Amino acid sequence: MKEKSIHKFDKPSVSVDIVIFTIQDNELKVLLVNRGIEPFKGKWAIPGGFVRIGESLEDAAMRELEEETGVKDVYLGQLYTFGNPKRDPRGRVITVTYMALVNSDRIKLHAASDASEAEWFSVRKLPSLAFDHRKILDYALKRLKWKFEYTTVAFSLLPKKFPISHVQRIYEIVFNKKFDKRNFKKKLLSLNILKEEGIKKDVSHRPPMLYSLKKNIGEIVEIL
Amino acid sequence: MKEKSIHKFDKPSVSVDIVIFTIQDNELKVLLVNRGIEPFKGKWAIPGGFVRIGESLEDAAMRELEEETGVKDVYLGQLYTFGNPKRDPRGRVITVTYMALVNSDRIKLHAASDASEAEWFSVRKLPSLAFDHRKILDYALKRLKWKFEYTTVAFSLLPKKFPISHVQRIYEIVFNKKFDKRNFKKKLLSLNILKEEGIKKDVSHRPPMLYSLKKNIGEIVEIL
DNA sequence: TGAATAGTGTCTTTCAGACAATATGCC
DNA sequence: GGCATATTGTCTGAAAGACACTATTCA
Repeated sequence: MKEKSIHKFDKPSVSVDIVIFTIQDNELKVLLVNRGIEPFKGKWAIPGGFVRIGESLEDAAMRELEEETGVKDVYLGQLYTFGNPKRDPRGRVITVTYMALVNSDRIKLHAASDASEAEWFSVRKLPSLAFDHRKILDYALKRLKWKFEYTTVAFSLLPKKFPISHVQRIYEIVFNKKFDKRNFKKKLLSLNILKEEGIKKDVSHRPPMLYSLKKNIGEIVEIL
Repeated sequence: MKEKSIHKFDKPSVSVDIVIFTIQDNELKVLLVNRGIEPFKGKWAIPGGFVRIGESLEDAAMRELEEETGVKDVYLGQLYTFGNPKRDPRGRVITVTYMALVNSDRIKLHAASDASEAEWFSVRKLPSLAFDHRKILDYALKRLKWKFEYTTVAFSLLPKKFPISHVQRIYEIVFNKKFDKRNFKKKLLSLNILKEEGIKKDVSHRPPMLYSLKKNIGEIVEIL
């Protein structure tokens, strides 16, 4: 139980890591970058970087997100802070993790890429990951499901106007489970968070009603 | 948008702050310490301290908790990490916040106190707080309610054996709201997380059945 | 027997979940 | 007409919520 007297001067480093989710090809995908340097050179990792001295954690997360995907103004939420002293072999690094949800239409991958190789992976076919990033990703997946159940974050994966079938699709992908069309619609409409936006044209089948998320809906609304 | 080249060497400091809740005199209370030094000298603050280089965040939180209250082995959960660059006038301090729930029977206040003046405050009569601690406390209160609704943390505020009326009492205190005795008991027993422990003796009224929380109950169990 | 707290049951309403047939638009 | 997708209603079972009287122990 001896006390180190150096603790006031020996500071840990602080990084942010962002688990970036999107939906592509009817699958839930996460963006990973291939590490060009040691440690874990050649392994896949969650994108991230060190926090600059003058920027907030959210700003740091936003900056990294934009560097990787070229998008801004998406859902970004803090997940958890991991601080095991041995999680990084280079030294003490505490990482504050964030989750981002990006509509795949808007992504320009490698927009401002600093030569890092980035790729989307299905969350059901993940490679082995660097550091404790597997633990972080597993945690993010749990939280993502939780967020889908209890909040309206799912709509940040959709364009402004969408048919209900698309909402159902992303819920089915995230939960890896089918829902009954009638019950799903009944529940969703009963929440009173959607506004009718007219009927979609130019489809080769019966055209659906489009909806949008009402303004000023707080984040916490029970969905499922 | 200029980039500071020093960011790799100029590190933020990292602290942990612990919001310690207990129930005393039928009120929800939180432990605050009076700051003996600048900044905010004389103001009340949430207890905390800097993370030592070799210890995990949980260990740091535990250490601070034990220094303040003399207790270990209580519920301790991470809340959120606050990192606004201007939250501490002394410089860049990122704080990882935790919430602890302590059974008031077990508390020895000032057990290992480092001359800090500590006091329990009702959450409904709070003084003005140092730093952004009011924000942290408000957040902790929200999370506490959420935890009470969806998990079994409430039982960490009770001794091993307890009557159901005591469980109901702490729920009523936390939610500041009365519940129906019959419905509360029906719901609680239907969860199948309690074990009968025989009838309490030596009370000057009808003696209640005592219960204990079953072993191996995971944390997430919906309560209310 | 009075004070204090424990224990108990029914009815109503709400919500989740199971389930299948018809409608529309385009080719 | 055939294809693709959208739209619609009813029944059942489970759970939540409202509600009041009796039981036990001790002083």
